[in-house]
Amino acid sequence: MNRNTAEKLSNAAQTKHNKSLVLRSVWKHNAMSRLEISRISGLSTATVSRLVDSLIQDELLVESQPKATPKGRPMKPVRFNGKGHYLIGIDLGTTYIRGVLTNLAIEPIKEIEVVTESGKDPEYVLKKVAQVIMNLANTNLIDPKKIIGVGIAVAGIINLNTGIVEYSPAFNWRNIELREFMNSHVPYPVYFDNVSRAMALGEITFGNGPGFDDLICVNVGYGIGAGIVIGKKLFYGTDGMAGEFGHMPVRGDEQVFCTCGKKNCLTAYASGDAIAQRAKIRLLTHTTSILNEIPAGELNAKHVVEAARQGDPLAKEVFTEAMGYLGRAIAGLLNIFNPQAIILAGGVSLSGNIFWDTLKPVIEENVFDHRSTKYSILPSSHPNQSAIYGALAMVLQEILNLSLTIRKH
Amino acid sequence: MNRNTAEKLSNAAQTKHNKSLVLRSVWKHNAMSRLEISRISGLSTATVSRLVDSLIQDELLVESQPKATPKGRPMKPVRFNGKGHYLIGIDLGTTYIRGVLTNLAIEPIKEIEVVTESGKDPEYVLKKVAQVIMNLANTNLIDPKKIIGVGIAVAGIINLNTGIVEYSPAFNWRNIELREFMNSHVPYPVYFDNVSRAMALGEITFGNGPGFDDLICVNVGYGIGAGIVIGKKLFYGTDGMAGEFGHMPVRGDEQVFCTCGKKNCLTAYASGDAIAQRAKIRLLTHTTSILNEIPAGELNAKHVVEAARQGDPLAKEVFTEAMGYLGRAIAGLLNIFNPQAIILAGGVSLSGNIFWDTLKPVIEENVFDHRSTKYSILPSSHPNQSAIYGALAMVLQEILNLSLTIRKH
DNA sequence: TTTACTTAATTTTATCCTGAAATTAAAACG
DNA sequence: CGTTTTAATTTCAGGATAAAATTAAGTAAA
Repeated sequence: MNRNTAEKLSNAAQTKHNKSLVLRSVWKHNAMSRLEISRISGLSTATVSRLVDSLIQDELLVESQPKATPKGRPMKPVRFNGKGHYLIGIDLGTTYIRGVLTNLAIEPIKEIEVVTESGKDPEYVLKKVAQVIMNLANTNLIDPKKIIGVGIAVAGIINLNTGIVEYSPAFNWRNIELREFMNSHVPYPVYFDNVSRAMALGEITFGNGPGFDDLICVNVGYGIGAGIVIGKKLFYGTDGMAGEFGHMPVRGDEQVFCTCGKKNCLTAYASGDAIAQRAKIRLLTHTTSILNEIPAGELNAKHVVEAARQGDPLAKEVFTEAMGYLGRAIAGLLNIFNPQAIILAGGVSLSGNIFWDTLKPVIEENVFDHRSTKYSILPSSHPNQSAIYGALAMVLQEILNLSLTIRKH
Repeated sequence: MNRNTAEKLSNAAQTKHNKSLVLRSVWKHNAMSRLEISRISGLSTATVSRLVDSLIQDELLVESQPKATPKGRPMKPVRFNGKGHYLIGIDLGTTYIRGVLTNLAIEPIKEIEVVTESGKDPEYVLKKVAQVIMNLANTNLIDPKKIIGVGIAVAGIINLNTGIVEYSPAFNWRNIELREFMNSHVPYPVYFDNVSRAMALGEITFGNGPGFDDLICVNVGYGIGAGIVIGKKLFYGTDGMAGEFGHMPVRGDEQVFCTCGKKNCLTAYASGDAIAQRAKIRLLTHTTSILNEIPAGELNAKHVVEAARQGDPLAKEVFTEAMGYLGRAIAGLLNIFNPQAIILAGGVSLSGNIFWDTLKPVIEENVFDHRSTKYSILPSSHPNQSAIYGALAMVLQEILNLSLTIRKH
């Protein structure tokens, strides 16, 4: 799975690597001169000149207006070509399918949002996704032939070797052949991945943090998942199943069954769904809570959070308990991975101060804090849009790696 | 920390990479012809010939006797040069300091074992280590100038940036400047690392498994630690603190304080020390256990395991509880990392069947087992010698990376 | 205005690397 | 003794990078 197998290095591979290095420098620093690229990458100015020329040929970079320097010849900055190629990102969520068409500078050109109707059969939903993609592509704002890839973030367990969504509790899908479907319905290269991993990739690609190398993005929504980035690269594990953070066992005594069939998974205690379910159970015996005003069928985590914010004791207790389980589990992640940052994304993480004020102390209490460890706990850089930025990041990473074939028009 | 920073690729770097590739092929497959190396590495025969020549020049490889093939010209196999260079591995344990001098084929040439006297001050212990190293080096079996590096596996938290042992509960050390000491007392390049990480490195370097890419070595001894290998490389985390598995919080209610000051760390429930301590506490109120025959001051985990094996209910309960905590924590590791294998090493892991029979079912019950996940749970390939093989692996990896300067004699 | 200076980018040149093909080497076999 | 087969080397062409020299395009001072 995405293995770092030692590969021979030919001259061509060497150039590709160095070209990618140039591209990443420009991505990171925006417009910059060839000389600056040379200094940052360590490559000679001659090499940078040649590689930049080639990247301009490929329409990945363009020269901007010459920019005066304090002294000497003005630089000719290069930046990403906003008109050369385009990409599409899709957030396939249970309630909405969101799609965006952007240029290489990730400036949105067209956006679409439709309801998912996740109750209908998988084929119906996937067709809808394909329609969104084709709808985004077919616009007179751009030349559709210049679209070089589509990224899709999906809630569920995905086998990237086979391209199959093996299981998605959110959609109630099993063994959906996503890659095959998309390849036969969409005329562009399609990349997809689990939404938590996509979010993590989005954070290192677009996050405004100081360029983390190792980070973990914990997605606390209806369920709980994690995307792990190691050395600026997504970590998949042997079978592409790394990050099943939501199914960590969190206590020894047998209490709660998780949807996965196991006992005492974190998800069963701290996910959005769990928060709602656990509140419902307590409401049966506690009639004083303001949550009793909400019909049991409609009660969700947002209601609980809101009630807790208003000081409802039952809601507070449920939420605090959930954050206790989550915080200890995150502390465990920090101990094991020692990442630079934990990013918290997903619906529950958008609950505002009450979320951070309840969770952070638990983490700090339980982390193995040593004098040389430093870590940040941060919100997502694009709240509410983590998934779609993650989807875009999948495609952009392929571009930065130069692993996408660039068609000449 | 050991970051995979994108670096420019010069012709020289290209050659170094390919040379390392050749070296690793030979390491993995033992004696092999240039043609076989070419096929495995993907490099052309011409390139392999040239690189092999250079590696023979460096005395890293030698040609063996030509070996007849079914038809055609006999091959001239190349293998690691048993007389070109030597390395030293040190296991710095709390009871013994073990050292071994080997050749490049990791064939032992000289071995030493002395008691550590860990009660004495750090300087005394470190001097003893230096003495062991110099004693191993100064033998008429080899030319000491041909020693290219020393690896040391230490129980404790080590900052590899500064070369300081920040904290070692086993030795009761704080802020010991290990690198500085060794550099001024030993005339060879010295590498050191935490013992759990060293063990993990030893497993991928010398383990007889099928060449794992991603594995975790859990070291269950007096304390608990983990070494994480991702993509055949040790994972250090941002501050070099990855793998603090022993200090994962394992339950929410406040019960047991760990030596680290936190509450409810795994170590406080499942380490060798914890097993002994928890047995002692119960013995105060249960007088029927056969463990009462052992003076409280001498009681250790081995006694508890032995009593459990003999059917003593108290010992069994204590041990089963410990394995319950350990098993659930390991299941969590499997969920998050999805590695090919978990290797169990360290004293407690050498307890025989009772260890495996108690632990494995807990892991299996708690792991998020999906149809596409496969994992192995294995004992250390070199029981009782994991640490020293890990120490040797540190040096060997440097050789395989060609990052050690090879002196010409 | 003109000359010196400074910084940016390109061109030239030398060196180095790899791969493909041709060649040489060393056996087995009829 | 030549043919066949496999192993290893040599030759040679095609690229790649770095260092140095050169050109480009400004500013500042005389």
